[in-house]
Amino acid sequence: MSDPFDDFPGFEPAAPRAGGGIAACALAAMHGGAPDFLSALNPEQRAAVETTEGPVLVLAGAGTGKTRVLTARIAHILAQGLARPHQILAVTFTNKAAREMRERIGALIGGEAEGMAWLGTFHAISTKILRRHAELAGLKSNFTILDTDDQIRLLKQVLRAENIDEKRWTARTLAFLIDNWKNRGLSPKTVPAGEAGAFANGKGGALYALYQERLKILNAADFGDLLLETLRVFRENPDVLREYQGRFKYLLVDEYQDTNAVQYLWLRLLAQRQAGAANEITPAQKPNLCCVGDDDQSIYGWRGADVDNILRFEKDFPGAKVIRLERNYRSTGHILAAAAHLIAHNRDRLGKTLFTDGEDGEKPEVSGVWDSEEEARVIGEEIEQLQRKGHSLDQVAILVRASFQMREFEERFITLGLPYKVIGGPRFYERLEIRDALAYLRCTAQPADDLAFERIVNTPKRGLGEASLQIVHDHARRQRIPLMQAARILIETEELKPKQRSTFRALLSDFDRWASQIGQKPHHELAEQILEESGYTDFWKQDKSAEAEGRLENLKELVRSMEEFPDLGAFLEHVSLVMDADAADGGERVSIMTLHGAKGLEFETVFLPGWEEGLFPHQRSLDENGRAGLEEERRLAYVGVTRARRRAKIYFATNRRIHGLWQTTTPSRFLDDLPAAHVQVTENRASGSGYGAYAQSRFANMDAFGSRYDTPGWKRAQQNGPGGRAPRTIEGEVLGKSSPGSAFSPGDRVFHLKFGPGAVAAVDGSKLTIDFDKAGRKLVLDSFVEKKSS
DNA sequence: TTTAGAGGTATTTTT
DNA sequence: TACCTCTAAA
Repeated sequence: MSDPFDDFPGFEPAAPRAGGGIAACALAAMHGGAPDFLSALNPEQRAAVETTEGPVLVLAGAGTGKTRVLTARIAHILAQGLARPHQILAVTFTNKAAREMRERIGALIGGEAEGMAWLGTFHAISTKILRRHAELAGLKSNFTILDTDDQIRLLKQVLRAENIDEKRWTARTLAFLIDNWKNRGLSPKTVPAGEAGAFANGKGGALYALYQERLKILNAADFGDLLLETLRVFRENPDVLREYQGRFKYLLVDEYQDTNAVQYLWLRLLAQRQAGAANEITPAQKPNLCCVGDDDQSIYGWRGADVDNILRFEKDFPGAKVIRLERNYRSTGHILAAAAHLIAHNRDRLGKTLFTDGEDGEKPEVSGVWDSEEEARVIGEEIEQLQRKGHSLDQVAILVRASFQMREFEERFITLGLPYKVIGGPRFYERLEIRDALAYLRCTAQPADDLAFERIVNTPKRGLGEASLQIVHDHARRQRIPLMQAARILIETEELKPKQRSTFRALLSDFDRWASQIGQKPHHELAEQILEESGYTDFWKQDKSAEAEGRLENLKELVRSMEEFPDLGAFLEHVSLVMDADAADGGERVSIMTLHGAKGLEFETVFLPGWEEGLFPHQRSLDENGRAGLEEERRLAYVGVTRARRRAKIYFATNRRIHGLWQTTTPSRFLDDLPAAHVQVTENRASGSGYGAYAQSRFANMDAFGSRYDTPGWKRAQQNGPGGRAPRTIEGEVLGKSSPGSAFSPGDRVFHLKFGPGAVAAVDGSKLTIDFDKAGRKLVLDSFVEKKSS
């Protein structure tokens, strides 16, 4: 967010300013000639832009000009004088999307886009609202926003205080649970009893409540709170809600298929414009709500996104207009046909069929390779060939299902000298050194920030270990004061050892000195000084490991990036919401990223490796979510294929190393979902074992889900593995030896390297519940146990 | 307080 | 296999 601290613009519409882009556009409209941004649209897009009143759902297929519609719609609303910039609420999921939208609106209508104070992510907008009304949520308006790391540290404290065995019940698991509840709009009070009891023998709900209490004491909110607490403020304070309902004349939501329950509720409340007391939308008060999305590209279900939100839109908002954008401007005919055929296998969808007037182009190509190493080699060769033909590497991407697949490509490309970039690697602000540096800044600017203080109190090592910190902790807890304040008191007593006492004293006086300079000298210079004087820079300078240099470089980059912000506070706000920094990149590079990361992007040529059962669709998705999981995986495949403009190349390997073990794999069932007429199957020399004929595989005529992944081949692939490393021989041996269908079944006697002998109690895919003779009941993977013939 | 080794685990990721 | 986290010993 670019303007976290700006003031609320007044409610009264500002007088139109002369000379701006708006006036010019409006003028053009009046004279009959539509402004450029309208005339460039096709009829459906234009309808989506011009249907400004009432609820509208725009189902925008991949590559149909979704962003163009959204931005044109906003430009249109402004140009028509239907609303002022600050009366439009435009919500996105990522900062990147928000930034892009702002830029594109700016390009259409000029500087007026600057006035769009309410264009941002759900989280950024919620933060803005929550800061305004913090006291209604039990916070102060300068509350800190905790990231996942802080959150887990805090949860650990809660668990420890409650004497809960952290091995059995990890903070991570609890964080996951709480996040889940928050995503669904549940407060500690409203968590269903059954679920609350699922953690730590029934303490889940209580722990959630305790955690929330701790957050309030710390004057902090986690990401989930930003939405949930705002929702609470709205619900408990009708006057506040009404204020915002009245303010937003037009609401727009991007990627609506990705909304979760809280976001939906949040939106729904805001959309009920001055509705009466009841939760009803009377016809006269239909909200001017425009949601844009694509149910076929919903790939974040595991994160709480609820496809139902988009599937239900017409019921939720009676009288809604649904506009389908199906004309694709991105891909050639064969690619589109392949993608359409693939996604048609999903049941839960609203149904769209993309088409293009363009040429058919090249058919997507499917090739089998022996293993992942060959996969990387073949793809590397293909890319070099493209390069020789003059294709830009910027237009080439490799989209993988899981990030471990990236490594093989990186290694191959390094030996080839092929420039590449990995997108979606570790984020700038999540790096260790950056988080440490930020903790120093947070402590300086917000002395009550306990989590930041804890983080750096002994970084670099200064002899303030767990023992002395515990003393400070105890005191802080007893007095209900922040850690730093507690330390301040304790250094005047005998409770700490003399050495630690003087170290604390020195550290605190450092912070005092730095704090006194806030506002006195430019904040980026202050930051540099803090890092220098605290010994943090030296700490890395002395580190001789390979990364140290890069880390110092990152610290410099951090200081540099601070210059763009007006003050320290603004910078910290930016960081907590935008865990993202633009990396400048020079030169053309092949992009390597996950399928998830590729959503919204497009490339001339797309390589899609790893289309094998177990990896894609991912076994875990299948195990945990059954058909819904499979359909989400298929949507992911659809997203992958539709990223390609001209060339899509799909690969499956016969052997893949998973967790260090070689496994024989089965080609992905998604290959069977591709239409033969639009796909080119390449018989690769390496796929010798006849997998090239997958098109007529046993899956082809099966319609019942469920029977598909317990076929003999699949089971064999699952069992394969222990006992060797040379893939080629393993393949022969295992295929020869193992009798098909020899999966574990309840009652089998087994032997586990660590737990010893036991009996299988239950089988769940590759997961076995085993009653061990000595170690008791455990859940283990079948690849870790050996079957004993009894 | 630090560090070496054991143990456990193993998608996807934004805010 | 490979990584990360936590525990036990110096």
